[in-house]
Amino acid sequence: MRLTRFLMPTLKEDPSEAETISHKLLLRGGFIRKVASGIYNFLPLGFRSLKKIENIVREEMNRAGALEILMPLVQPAELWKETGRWDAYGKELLRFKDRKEHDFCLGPTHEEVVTDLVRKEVKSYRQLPLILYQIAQKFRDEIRPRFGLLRGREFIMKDAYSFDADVKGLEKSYELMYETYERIFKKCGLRFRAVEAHTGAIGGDVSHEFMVLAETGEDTISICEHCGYASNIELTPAISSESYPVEAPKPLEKVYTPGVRSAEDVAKFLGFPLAKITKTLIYIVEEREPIAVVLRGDHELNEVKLDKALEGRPFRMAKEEEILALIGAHPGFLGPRGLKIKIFVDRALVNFPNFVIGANEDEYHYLNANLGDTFQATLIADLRKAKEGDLCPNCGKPLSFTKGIEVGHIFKLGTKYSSAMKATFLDRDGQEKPFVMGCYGIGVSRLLSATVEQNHDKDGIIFPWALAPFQVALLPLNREFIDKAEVLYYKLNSRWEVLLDDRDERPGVKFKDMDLVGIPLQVILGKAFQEKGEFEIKVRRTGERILVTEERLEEVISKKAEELQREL
RNA sequence: CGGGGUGUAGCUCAGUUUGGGAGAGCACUGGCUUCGGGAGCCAGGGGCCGGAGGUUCAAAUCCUCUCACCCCGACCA
Repeated sequence: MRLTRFLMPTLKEDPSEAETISHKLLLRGGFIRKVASGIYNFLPLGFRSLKKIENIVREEMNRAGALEILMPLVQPAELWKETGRWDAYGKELLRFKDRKEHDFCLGPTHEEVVTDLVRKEVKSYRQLPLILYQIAQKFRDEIRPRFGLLRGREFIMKDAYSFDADVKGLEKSYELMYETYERIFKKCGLRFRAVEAHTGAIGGDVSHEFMVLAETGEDTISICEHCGYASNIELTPAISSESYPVEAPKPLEKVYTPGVRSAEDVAKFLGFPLAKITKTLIYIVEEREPIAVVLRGDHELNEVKLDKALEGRPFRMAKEEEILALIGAHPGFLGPRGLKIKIFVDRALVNFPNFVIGANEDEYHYLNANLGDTFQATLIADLRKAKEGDLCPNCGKPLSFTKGIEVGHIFKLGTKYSSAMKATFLDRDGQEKPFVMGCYGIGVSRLLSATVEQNHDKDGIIFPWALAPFQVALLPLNREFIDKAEVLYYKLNSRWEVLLDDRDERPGVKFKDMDLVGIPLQVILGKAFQEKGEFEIKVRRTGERILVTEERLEEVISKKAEELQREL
């Protein structure tokens, strides 16, 4: 491609709309432009990288025997009503009506549509296992789209769905996809980690997320360096390394604690460590039943764990007015003693001697509360977030925590959708059975951002070879060298994807632009060419510069290309 | 949804406090010089100052309403 015939509108300054590195660099490099909040154009450069990712995904999915299809973005409400998700899916599901007043939505995911397809077209166990996938647009009306492609509303996703005759088959399909995902992310040249994860709105019981390790990640993952255990913190069991001293229960004592609201305030006021204070949170379950959740002051509630404890019944935090009406005290002075509602207690309070609770009366707390004595728990469970210092649930060694960007997620769905939608086949034994399903997603456009988050320096993007929009940039630094560069361009372009910077620009401009957009190899016609007829090859990632004669040029390029591919 | 912020040229922004000429740098067009890390000079083109309404002799600037975008939060007891 000749740059004068290409559209690569680079920017010298960071656009004011961008905050994160990948967002800034993708805008500055002319890869993407915003159309509306969370909705983007892909310009030629961005489109090329996106297609690279898609092709890697496609190649590996096909290799695993999955079949590519294409499903619609617009989906009828009827299908979503069959599974109950028309009501259960939150506002992220963009619903609308057509001219006949029929309900539709933009597909945030395609379980319903694919299950409908398969129940109509697949009737026999002989046709199983079956894995269907597509690479297509999705729309999720996110509360807060942010960071450019990292959390967009419209985005490109690869979603795959497996259909098996039984759980054993699902295990195999799941394992196959797990391995396929590892191959895909490895091929993309990313540092990533597979972790155990929460299943969320998709459902099912087992799932793994594939996390690209990067500081800007929205997820926290816990990792055990010792045994290899890794999970999303939402799922990590909280196993404390502390043990409580044996201490006789002391008599309950009411104390005046004026104006202290947070657990921190209480601790400071009483001169106790934060860990000695407890906090009592009030939640409303299914919009009617209030419950209390009691945690240590230095612990945080993990709502995914609460969700599990509530067996999936929807809940939300109580509003201040509701708390006042129910208990007669303001938040900050709440405690489990004397409450007439269900009390969920985090297991860290077991054997925890003589702690502080709110008195359910403004400006008062109790000292020396003890679980089972001062109050009774309806349920004792692991409800808190794991934190620094906690131990691996697998081997007992300390966990470490790191940030990640979720680029892939695989689920064992079981028969959740096939049962709801009566998607069945005839098994070998003549019995009609629901398909046993799995689903497997990759955020293709997010992967582009994640790549940039992980591969950049002060000058711009450093693309892994496999994802670079072009592999070689050809830079004639002087007008007189352009003819020579044209000849070279024809030659190199037959082996690599070459971008010829044939603009009448000064050298500095060309260097800056090519560094910014992250093309892995630059072939420069400059001083050395003028003086000795030699070409300079610059490796974007390492900054290494090599002078070569024309005879050796292609040989050295392919050697460097190989090195770059191997590294990753 | 709550809180904060921003909308002025393609981009980054000044001007708004205290009402009166729509500006700068970069980008773009033409010319000359320059040519290994975002050049210099000269001459140009480009604006519904986010939108609507109001106050005023006069509004980018003051008032009201609205729209869009960005950031933080939605675990606070």
